Amino acid sequence: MRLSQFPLSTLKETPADAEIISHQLMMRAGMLRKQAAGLYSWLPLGLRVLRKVEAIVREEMNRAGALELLMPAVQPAELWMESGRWEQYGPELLRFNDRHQRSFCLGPTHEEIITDIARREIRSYKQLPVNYYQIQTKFRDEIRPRFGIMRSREFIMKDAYSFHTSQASLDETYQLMYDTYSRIFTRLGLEFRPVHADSGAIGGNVSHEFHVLADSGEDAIAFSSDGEYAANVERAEALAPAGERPAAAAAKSTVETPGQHSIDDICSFLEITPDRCVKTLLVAGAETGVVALVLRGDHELNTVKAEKLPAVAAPLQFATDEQIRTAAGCSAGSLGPAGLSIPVIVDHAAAHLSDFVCGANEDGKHFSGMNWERDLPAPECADLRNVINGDTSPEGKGTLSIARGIEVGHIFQLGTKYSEAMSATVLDEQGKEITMTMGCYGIGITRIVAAAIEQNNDDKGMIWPAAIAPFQVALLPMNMKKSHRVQEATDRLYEDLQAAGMEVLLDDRLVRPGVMFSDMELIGIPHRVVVGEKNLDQGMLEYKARNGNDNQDIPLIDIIPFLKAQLAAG
RNA sequence: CGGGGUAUAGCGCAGCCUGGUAGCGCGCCUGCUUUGGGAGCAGGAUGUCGGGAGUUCGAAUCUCUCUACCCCGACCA
Repeated sequence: MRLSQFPLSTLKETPADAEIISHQLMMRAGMLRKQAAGLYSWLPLGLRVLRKVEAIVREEMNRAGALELLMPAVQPAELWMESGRWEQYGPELLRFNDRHQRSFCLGPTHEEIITDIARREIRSYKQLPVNYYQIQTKFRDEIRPRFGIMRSREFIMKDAYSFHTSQASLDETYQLMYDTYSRIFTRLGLEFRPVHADSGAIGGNVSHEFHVLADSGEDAIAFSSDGEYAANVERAEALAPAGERPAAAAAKSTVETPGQHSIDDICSFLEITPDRCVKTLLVAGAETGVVALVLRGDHELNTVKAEKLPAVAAPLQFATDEQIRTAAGCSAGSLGPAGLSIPVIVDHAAAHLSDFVCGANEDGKHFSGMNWERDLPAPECADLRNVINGDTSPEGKGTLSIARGIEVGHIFQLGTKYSEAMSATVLDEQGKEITMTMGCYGIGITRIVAAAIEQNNDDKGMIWPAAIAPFQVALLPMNMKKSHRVQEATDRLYEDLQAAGMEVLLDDRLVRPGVMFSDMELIGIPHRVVVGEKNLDQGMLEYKARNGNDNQDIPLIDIIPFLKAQLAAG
């Protein structure tokens, strides 16, 4: 591609509303333009990257024997009513009526449609297993779209759905998809980790997420030091502390704590550390009333775990100030587990404390020297908290550390959640009708582009992994206007490199060299060849890798094999 | 959903307090010079100052209202 024929429009200044590096760089490089909140146009430069990501995903899905199809983005409400999700799905599902007042939604995911297709197309066990996929635009009306295409409302997803006659068959495809995803993210040149995940609203049991590791990631992931265990913090199990609870040593006493509300307040006021306190959170109960959840002061409530408790309402709802006053007779800042007439559920770590500090359920007062089974009833325990750095790994060996990740893939075993609700059955070997078992497998195509930039950039701009760079080689002639020799050499090189199968971007814009250098660095072309008069005199070209530091002089006659070797090395 | 903020040229911003009819940098166009790290000089184009209503002789500026966008929060306990 000649840059004079390509609409590159770079910005020196960062648009004010771009917060994370990938969004800033994509805007500055002219890959994206915002149309409205969470809606973006992909300009030609950005689209080249997006298409490469798509192509790799498609290739690997095909290799795994999955079959591509294409489903409508607009979906009839009837199917969603059948699965029950018309009611369950919140305002993220964008609903609307057509001119005949029939209800539709914009598809945030396609379980309903694919299940409808499967139940009509698949009659016999002989047609199974099968794995359908599509690469298609999804819409989720996010409360707060942000970070550019990292969390946009409209985005492109590869979604696959498999159908089986047995759990064993599902296990096999699930494992195949797990391996395929690992191949895909490896080919994309991303540093990633598969982690155990919560299956959330989609449903099902077994589930893994694939995360690209980046500090800007919205998810927290727990890894064990022995390298075996990795899970989203949402679902990473926090083990109960080992051994017996230490014996009570201190006497219970009431301390005046006027104006001290938070754990931090209390700790600096009483000169103790947060792990010597418990905090008590009131949340809505499953049926009525409120439930108290008790955690150590330095721990955070894990809402996913809490929602799964039978006594607790899902989705989790914190008690209002009035509910707190009714249940405990004080404000939130003085809550404690003592003397409550509501269910009290205690995290393992909090239940293991002795001589701790807690709220006295009386404004401005706390208790110190508290002990379970002496000053309080024996605790009803559960795993309520997020794991933290240094926790023992759930497998019992090694400790956990926490990293940030960007979720780019998610695989689920759905079981029969949708096939049962929508009567998707086949006849088995005995001619008996059985409900198909399903799996589903998603990859955020657009998000991958952002994630790749988050992971690969420097102060000059993006540094594309070889597999998804918009162009492979940037060809920069110095002072081409003045020098016929530079122009001729460049033109010939441009033809030769293309004939050798390389994607070359020739900067024939007649701009000053500094502009070329900064633009090519900003858009992250992996390999750069500079054609200059002085070097030509020696029969040389100058080469520099985007991710390297040094210029290298390469003989003109060797440049094609040299570049081929560089490309092959990735 | 709650709180805060912003809206002025394609982009980044000033002007608003104290009302007098809009400016800076980048970008864009023309010409000349320059050409190995975002050039210089000269000339030029581009604005319903987010929409509506009001106050006023006069509104980007003051008041009300609507809309859009951004940020923060949704764990004081």
